[in-house]
Amino acid sequence: MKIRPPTIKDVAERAACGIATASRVLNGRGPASEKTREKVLAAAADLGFEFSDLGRSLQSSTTRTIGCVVPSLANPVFADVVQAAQAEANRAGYQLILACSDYDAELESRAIRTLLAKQVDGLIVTVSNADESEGLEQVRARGVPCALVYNRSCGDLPAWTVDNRAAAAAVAREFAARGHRHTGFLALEFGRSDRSRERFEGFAEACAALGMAPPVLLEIAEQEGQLLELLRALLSANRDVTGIFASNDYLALAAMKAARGLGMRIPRDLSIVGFDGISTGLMVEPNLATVVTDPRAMGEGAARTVLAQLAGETPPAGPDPARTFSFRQGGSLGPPAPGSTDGGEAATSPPSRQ
Amino acid sequence: MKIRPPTIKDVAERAACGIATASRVLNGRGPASEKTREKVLAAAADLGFEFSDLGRSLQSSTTRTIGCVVPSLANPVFADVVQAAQAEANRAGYQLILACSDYDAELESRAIRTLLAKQVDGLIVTVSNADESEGLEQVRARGVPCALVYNRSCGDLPAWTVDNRAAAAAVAREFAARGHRHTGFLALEFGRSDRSRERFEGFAEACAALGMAPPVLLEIAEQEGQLLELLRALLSANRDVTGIFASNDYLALAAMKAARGLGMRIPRDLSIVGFDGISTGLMVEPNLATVVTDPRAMGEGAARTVLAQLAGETPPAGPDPARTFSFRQGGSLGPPAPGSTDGGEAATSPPSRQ
DNA sequence: ATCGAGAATGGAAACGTTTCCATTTTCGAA
DNA sequence: TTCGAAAATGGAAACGTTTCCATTCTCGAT
Repeated sequence: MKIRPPTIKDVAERAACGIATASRVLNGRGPASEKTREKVLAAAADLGFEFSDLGRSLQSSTTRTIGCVVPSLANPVFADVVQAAQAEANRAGYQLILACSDYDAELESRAIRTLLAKQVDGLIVTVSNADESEGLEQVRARGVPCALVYNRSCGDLPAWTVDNRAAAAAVAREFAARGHRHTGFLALEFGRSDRSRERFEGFAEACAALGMAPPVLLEIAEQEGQLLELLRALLSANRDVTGIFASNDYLALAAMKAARGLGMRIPRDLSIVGFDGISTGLMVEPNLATVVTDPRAMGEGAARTVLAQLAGETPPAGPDPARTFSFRQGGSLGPPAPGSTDGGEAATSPPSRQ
Repeated sequence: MKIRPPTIKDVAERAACGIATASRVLNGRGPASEKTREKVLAAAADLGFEFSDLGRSLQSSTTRTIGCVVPSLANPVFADVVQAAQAEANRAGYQLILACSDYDAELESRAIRTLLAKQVDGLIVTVSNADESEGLEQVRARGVPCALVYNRSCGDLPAWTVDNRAAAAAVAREFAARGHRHTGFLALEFGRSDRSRERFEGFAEACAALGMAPPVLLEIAEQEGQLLELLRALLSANRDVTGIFASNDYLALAAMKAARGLGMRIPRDLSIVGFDGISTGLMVEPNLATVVTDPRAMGEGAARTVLAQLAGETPPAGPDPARTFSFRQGGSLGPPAPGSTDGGEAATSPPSRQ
């Protein structure tokens, strides 16, 4: 029982005036005598008239709608991004159309295409690989305003992201300062996220520069349920690493749990550092040391960039890279235990302890 | 530099045929000679033509779009609901337009109205009070298919939700079985969520039936940063309760942390039970005992219900109330310490510490 | 009373589709 | 060759707006 909602034509008819007049009155622009104004308003009220955005959009070729593509909402980082972007868009009278790509480049492109067909006025997007995204091609071809989030700036597209390499380097320094020499980088679906790759590369570089052993890449392919078992296996197989840098907090927390299950004590037997700064990190004991970022600021900034372009204003500058992250100390990071297999193939003298 | 995308008219012109013919070819329905088919297809390819959903929607008065209103994406429960609903809608060729109400009835209604103006074909909604939502009024007036999520069914609107009262009663039984008699119910923004209210009522009723003292309502108004301090104050002021049932897991975890900060040991000095079953509950030590629910199933079910209505099929039955939750044991729930002030407000001896 | 300026009004086109229907074309059978 | 049926085609209306522009009103000034 779908009701046909009243149109402006119905209103005009009931108010015994032309459509153009009704439109002017209802929109509050253009001249109209007091008498007709009242008639129109009354008619609209009687009918419970509401404009249909469809006709409007068609005529103005503007939908007041922004498309948003993120990998997943299960990661609180992206949930925050979306929520912030949504709020900001709303404030400017825009709605957000959401699509989740599930970290799949194919779905990503399809989503972008669909959004474009829906005539979104702008786009806010996180892609798995900004440099070779077929979807972004189309966006450029159409000249639709678009901002990247958590992707490095790519071509002419503005980007709101953290400086992954610098942040990873900071983590390396924290490890080094405490005397760690053998570390691991823990990633889920490594291949599917250039964020992960950047963090690993930045970390590896810094480790080298700091005279540490190259970090071993601990990669987990799928997360089907047995994440913990996989982690346990990984940890058991790499007893010589004294510190683990996880590519996100969730993974870091899981690693903490797995390590505990193995009877390891944190940070004595294993130090763990995360990435993102989600609030859960503060709920566990010991607190998770991590790189804290500000997803809301990213989402909001991206939205503002797009909205400014739509309004013909000059968009805000992207974030200051150095301010996009900060390191948060936490009990999960400490010096390795004296007895740990620190010596490895290189270092001979144990690093000094406080 | 917004490009005017090519329209079907451009294609027709280039293919030297009528618009109607081009439409038929491009849509693959209706007769067309092989020759023209080729010409049209070639023209479309040359121009990079893509249909605009706008004209289509106007003409079919269908947008293949579903509106979705949830309180917030910061709560993983709703993030899951949205993600699942989005996936299901996508599968059927629908897009999701998202709005967050921030637990505010006013915003809620506004969002619904906007979505309706955008001519969404259906709605998936979580409201703060289903019985007196002005927005839902409008929905009914317009006859737009709509499903409620995490709200009790209201009037004719189908709902996908957990049986809050039954679940709360189960929690009460768990407390009772371990000898707790004085419990508290912890809620954030109690007034803004009928979910919270239902849980409290179900809990209180069951406590009474089990011969326990009426649970004290521990309410927190705002969460501006100092959530932990507020919790600490609340806990300190209610030393006689031996068990706390939190209206959601996040709150429960925060309470665990606050209690630890107060030197209390869990579950010896205080047992804590949450609600929702978010995965973080398994990352902390001890694990959080909680009512686990299935937000994805709810979101997916709601989407299916709406989609079925749109397709003219008979919608699936709602969830079986008894299956909407299950209790998960966890280390955060245990018997109260023997020395605890079980006897009532009069207790004189300080809680024993190890 | 007449005129003209400015206000008020409504018809119609345009936005991009789909679809009805009338017209034209094609082609096989007589 | 002619006829008729079926296939192919394109004009036009409709969907709900906004807006241009031409027309009609209203009034004050002459």
